[in-house]
Amino acid sequence: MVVTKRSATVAEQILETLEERGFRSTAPRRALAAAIAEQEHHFTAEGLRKQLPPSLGRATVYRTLKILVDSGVICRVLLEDGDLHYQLSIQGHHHHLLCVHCGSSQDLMGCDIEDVLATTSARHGFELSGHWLEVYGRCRDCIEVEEVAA
Amino acid sequence: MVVTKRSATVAEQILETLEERGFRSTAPRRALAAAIAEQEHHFTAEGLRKQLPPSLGRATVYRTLKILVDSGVICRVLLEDGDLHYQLSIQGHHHHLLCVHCGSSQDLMGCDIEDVLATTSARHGFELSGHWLEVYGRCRDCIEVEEVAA
DNA sequence: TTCCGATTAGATACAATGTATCAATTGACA
DNA sequence: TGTCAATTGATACATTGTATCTAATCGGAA
Repeated sequence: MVVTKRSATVAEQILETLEERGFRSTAPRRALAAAIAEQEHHFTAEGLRKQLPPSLGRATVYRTLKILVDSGVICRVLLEDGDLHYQLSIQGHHHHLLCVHCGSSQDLMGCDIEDVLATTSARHGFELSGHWLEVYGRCRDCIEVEEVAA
Repeated sequence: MVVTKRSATVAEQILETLEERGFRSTAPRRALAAAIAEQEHHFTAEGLRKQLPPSLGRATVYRTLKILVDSGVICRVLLEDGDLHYQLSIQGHHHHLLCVHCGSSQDLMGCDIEDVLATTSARHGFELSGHWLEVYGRCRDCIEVEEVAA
């Protein structure tokens, strides 16, 4: 996982993005950025909060997450059961391959479906403006573990 | 809209599906089925409730919606802002073209992206088991209205 | 370095959406 | 028509998030 090796850098990147957007670098935000940079999988606001000192207010967590989503630093991922989680997404538009077994997710940067969607939409007289795609399955690691166990 | 012409039939279909699954046909469920059959767009639990007599308990609405989702009679649609709504879906797996202007939605029955996803997933060593896709844009009617106004 | 004003934080109340519990009611079948 | 499990409605609670307000804090100017 590339992210874990560069935790400090990722946290810095998050704060830089905030500052570019005119948000101050504060102690709570630095703590949040560091915590987010350490997440291996998608996470929830409450899950994140449990990993932070209780002195960090609940409202601050939600407020900051909202800012980060709006800034494109993190994105929301839709789990198969309809739950919405958060996930680091320094990059722009992308999709996720979500492992329903271990919860890991891989980013799909090349959005191969755009052409298909454009064609399909046009056929319905529909003017495409966006889409939300989540892909569920089992990641390579989980498949291997199961094969070894079998 | 095909549905509105066959409201009675759709409501009956909903109840039949429930009975097939071992659920009783009760007065509250008949009322809910009728109301759902009448919805033109995706709807929320509370929105639906407002269209029903207040004597019909809140818990019953949520409980019944859950059963209907599990039974495949209705499905959840993810709005662009992350809100989850409900929508009739007598059919099986499909996607939605959601008009962000008027809120209407068209079902995309042919799931053209499955091949693309299969290929992409395989490239990531990922064993595909499902996906969730929502497409946002403007429907033919809304495009036409705007053109006339311009 | 200190001061100032806008931003931000934390506390708290509230809102939206859904689930759990439980006594009372109802539906389907014998 | 009676029986009993399924269902209902009321209610409390859970989760996730937003609004409001006062106090603290950040960062640029003096």
